[in-house]
Amino acid sequence: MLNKVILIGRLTRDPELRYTQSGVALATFTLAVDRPFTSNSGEREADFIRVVTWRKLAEVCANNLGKGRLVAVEGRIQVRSYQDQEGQNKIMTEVVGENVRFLDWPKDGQQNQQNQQNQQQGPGEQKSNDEPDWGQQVPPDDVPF
Amino acid sequence: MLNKVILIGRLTRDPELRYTQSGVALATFTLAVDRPFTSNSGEREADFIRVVTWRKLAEVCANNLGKGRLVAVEGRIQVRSYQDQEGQNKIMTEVVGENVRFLDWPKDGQQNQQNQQNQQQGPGEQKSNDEPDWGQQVPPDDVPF
Amino acid sequence: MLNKVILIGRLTRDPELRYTQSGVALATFTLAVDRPFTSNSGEREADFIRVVTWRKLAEVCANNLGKGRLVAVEGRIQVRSYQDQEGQNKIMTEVVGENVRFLDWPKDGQQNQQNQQNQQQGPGEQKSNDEPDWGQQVPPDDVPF
Amino acid sequence: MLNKVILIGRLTRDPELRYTQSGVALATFTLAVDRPFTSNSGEREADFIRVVTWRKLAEVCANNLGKGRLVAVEGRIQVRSYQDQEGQNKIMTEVVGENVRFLDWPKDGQQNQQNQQNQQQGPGEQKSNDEPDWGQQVPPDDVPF
DNA sequence: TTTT
DNA sequence: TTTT
Repeated sequence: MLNKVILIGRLTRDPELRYTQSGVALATFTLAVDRPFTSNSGEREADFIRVVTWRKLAEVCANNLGKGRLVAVEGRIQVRSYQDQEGQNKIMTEVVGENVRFLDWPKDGQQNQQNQQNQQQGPGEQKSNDEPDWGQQVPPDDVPF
Repeated sequence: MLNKVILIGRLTRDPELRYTQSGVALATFTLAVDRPFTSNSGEREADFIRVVTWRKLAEVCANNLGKGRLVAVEGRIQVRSYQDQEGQNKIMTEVVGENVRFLDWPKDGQQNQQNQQNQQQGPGEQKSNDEPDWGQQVPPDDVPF
Repeated sequence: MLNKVILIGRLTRDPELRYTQSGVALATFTLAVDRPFTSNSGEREADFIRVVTWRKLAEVCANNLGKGRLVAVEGRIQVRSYQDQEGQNKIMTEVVGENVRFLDWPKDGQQNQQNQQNQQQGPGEQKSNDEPDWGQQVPPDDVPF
Repeated sequence: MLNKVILIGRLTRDPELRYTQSGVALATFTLAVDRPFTSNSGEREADFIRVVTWRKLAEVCANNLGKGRLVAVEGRIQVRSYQDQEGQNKIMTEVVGENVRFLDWPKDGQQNQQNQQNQQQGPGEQKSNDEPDWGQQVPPDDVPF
């Protein structure tokens, strides 16, 4: 009945922009969210959380964000089952971002590079890694973007 | 840097109470969180989200909650990698519950049944499904329960 | 840049339904939100937090909620300055509810009473207590209801 | 039963560090939280929200934050009644910050200035503006700092 | 795998 | 697989 997530973290890589078969844009990226107290070990610990945004927001993210950028994401947890490339049933948990705030600014030169790279990716292309087939995904209709 | 989740939903089953090898209690359960607008299809849609609680809160959950109960959970998203029983690397995403509010009351008789069942489960027992080995898990030290 | 509130509590009274001069509906009510640990004193402690909802959501609240009902409210904090009836500048802080979930069901008879009372209040009426003049208020245009 | 606030915004002034009569530290500051869409007017709109932190966190805030700094605050809404200097009953609404994240870095020179100013303020001092008498306040005992 |  |  209520499903609310707020994350602040840094992108581990540039976002990936894709399109469903019906032409709806979606962007995916992973946030590294540092945990508060990592007192016992000396190491830095973080959760790596997948985020997906849709439509206009997807394009804004793809064209303006890049690796290392600090953002706040408001959204909800989504659990999806899908079949991987060997036909195995798998479960994917991710955050559907409904609102993304940019909390820092790109370093010099980073921005343009960003734009180019993402604009080269056309509708229908699909990376061949172990992911749900986004082309088949049906976008949420309750996200007002 | 910030990782905050708030869920309201119903337990799909009774919680399971376990113990790590060092004797720390943990309870796991799944919440069915209904999505707001399921307008297009006639079906009821929900996300099924795993929750884990630790220590005293785990015992309170195991002893007081059961299938169908309505709760609010405040916590954070945790992403863990583990090896399943065939030695495959897998990823498990779940919500670490730091605060659980009971929003309704048990139906008649449900309560006691609940208690008994959970008290029969002793430390060290492990269900043989495809889950991380909780006995090996190290409990979070930043959860004040 | 981010302003997010989630409350779970009970209505202290029936909601009040009003209209701005331009005819937009708004409902106001106060939530009693019990504090978690009131260990030191024996008394029950709560925060009493004003909530305002707009448009369709205002009508849904006014027609379905009543004193004592348990709800979850998602929204944002709004701080407004206004002049009271003696012309003094005052500040009002309240939560603008963007999403309201009903967490229990009305007791017998409570529901209809509710409906009648709220439907008797027509547009333009104003209670003469120490409140901002809602007739003058401009509704938020970023709330999608 | 649940009272959760997450804010991201900038301090409008340096924090003020005070002490209750029993010697407990508290810091107060105001956050300017920009609203998302200010489309209709050309002006920049924000909510100005008071935050109070206690104990160790109060000192960390006072010693490290200053005007203009960007922070994320997690906390809860608190509504208090108090008497102003003319003996009038008033209500103060503010956010009790339980967790504060610094999202940017101080500009050159800003930091030290900050430190000095706050260290000059001793226990028991009280600004004579229209505020609740913090010396009389009893600190929350459910905040683990 | 799933709750009301 | 990972960010500063």
